[in-house]
Amino acid sequence: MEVDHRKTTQMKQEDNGDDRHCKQEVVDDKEDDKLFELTKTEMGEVREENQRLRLHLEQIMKDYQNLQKKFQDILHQQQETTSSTPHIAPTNEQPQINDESELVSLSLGRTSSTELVKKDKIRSTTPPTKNAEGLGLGLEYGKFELSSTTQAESSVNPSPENSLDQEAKDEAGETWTPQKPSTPKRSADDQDVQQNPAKKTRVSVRVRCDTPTMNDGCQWRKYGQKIAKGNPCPRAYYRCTVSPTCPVRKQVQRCPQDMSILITTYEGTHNHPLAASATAMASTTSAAASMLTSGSSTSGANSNPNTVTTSHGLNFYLNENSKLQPIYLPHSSISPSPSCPTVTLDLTSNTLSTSSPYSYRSPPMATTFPPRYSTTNLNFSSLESNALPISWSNGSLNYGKNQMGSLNFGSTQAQENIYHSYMQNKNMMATATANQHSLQPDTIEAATRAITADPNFQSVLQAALTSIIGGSGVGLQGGGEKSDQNIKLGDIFPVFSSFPSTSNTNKCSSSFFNKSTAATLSSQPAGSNSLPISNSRSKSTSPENSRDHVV
DNA sequence: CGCATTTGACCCGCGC
DNA sequence: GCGCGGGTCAAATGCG
Repeated sequence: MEVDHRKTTQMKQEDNGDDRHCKQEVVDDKEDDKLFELTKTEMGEVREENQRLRLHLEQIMKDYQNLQKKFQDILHQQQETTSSTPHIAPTNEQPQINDESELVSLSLGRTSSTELVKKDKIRSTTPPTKNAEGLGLGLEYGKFELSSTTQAESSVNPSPENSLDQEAKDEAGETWTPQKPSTPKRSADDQDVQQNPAKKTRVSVRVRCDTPTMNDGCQWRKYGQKIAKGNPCPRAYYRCTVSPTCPVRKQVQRCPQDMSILITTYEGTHNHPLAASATAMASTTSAAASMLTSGSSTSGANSNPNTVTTSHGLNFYLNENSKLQPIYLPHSSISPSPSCPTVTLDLTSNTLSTSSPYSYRSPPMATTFPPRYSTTNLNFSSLESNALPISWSNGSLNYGKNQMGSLNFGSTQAQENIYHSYMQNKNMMATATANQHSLQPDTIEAATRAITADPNFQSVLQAALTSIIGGSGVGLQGGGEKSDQNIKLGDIFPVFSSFPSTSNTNKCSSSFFNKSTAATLSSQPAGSNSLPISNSRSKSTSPENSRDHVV
């Protein structure tokens, strides 16, 4: 600008004798002056902004240090108070959470000094050790693995391999991608093989959606379309285009019974950072996949080979996609590969207690065919019926009466994910007690314990937290401070807002998420909520359903 | 013109 | 071995 200015002046001097030139130059000079002033002003504004940002950063760093201090204090206190508690579960087993004295603590195992991290403990099972952090729930960011049982175990097991030390080595720290802690990062294909040597776990999401595709925040490119047998609606194949090497694929298909329902099946694990919006869905689905593969073991005592019993006696049924289990169930529209374990997140608004025509309903189990792979439904339907045990509106997550601290989420995304986690477990409980209409207080408490102790829930919770830290970079702010970030629901689950993707410029709505936004929840102890829960018998909620299950 | 989508061909696994 | 069906590829096409 200054150069131009001088140039103009120089030219002005040179053309001194020429009147026309002179007039023209005067005009140019004035314009240049204006531009110069404008730029000057802009520079000043930028400087101010810069200073503001700097101050903000300093504030964040201060907060972070304070949090770290607090966390250390809590750790210290817990070490003193629980020093007599027996040591943690062996690393290769699911955490055994047996009685109500057991506590769940959350270790958001991110050690980066530049990230705002809150490692907080709500309740602690064991004295916090350096590696294990005394967790039943190892929320190590970047450790979450989608589809293998070993992953699932590791995700809830604070084995030394999963510890912070290992995490520090994990280069995936900037992605939500589940990485096997013990293995270095591989190529996408290798990773898939590594994750599940047999088959990949799939997560199917059922959402009421009028648009061709569901907005999950990720970028997809359509690479194929087929008319699948038994379904007049074509199935579209998409692959993730955020990273050229990303192995994640999804299939989108309409439910033939109800065209308003869109069934999206995700397969694979992103190997790149995700936007916050995409992280939420990715984490939710991966958590669902984790629920399928983790924490549950086929009950040997159960006469039903399809019954799976969790570590605390919760039963749910698996729907094997075997030969004897037709892929095209009466109410299924998308046909998971027969050999792929599939978990279904039912986000349709139908109530759970009634026989939702959109939930997979399987014929009565008459087969003795051992379930090779399962299809598990996670039904989010009837969430309006019960109060939530965790505070959702104000962001503090309180577990039980003996909580050691509260986990304060400054991020709505966190709330959403935890909410999903809760809903998954809630519905699992609800399913387990389909015929139980009156609730005993001790039952509620037991159920609450079961929820919080459930490794599945923990893994889901882990995924949720992973998404907070990994995806958006939104830290957990302590001390009740609110994050500056005002994340709208649509930002978190763009499924329900406009879609930024190039290929999926569609909108989608779900009553489920509308309800979830509307849910204003008071902070109450887990034991005080009214969940239709029993921790013992498992019965289907639907009179007509039997084999398949809504978790 | 570049990119995304479409669509027929092809590959592969599985069952008979 | 053959056929079927799911999944993927890649050339053709469409669109901004």
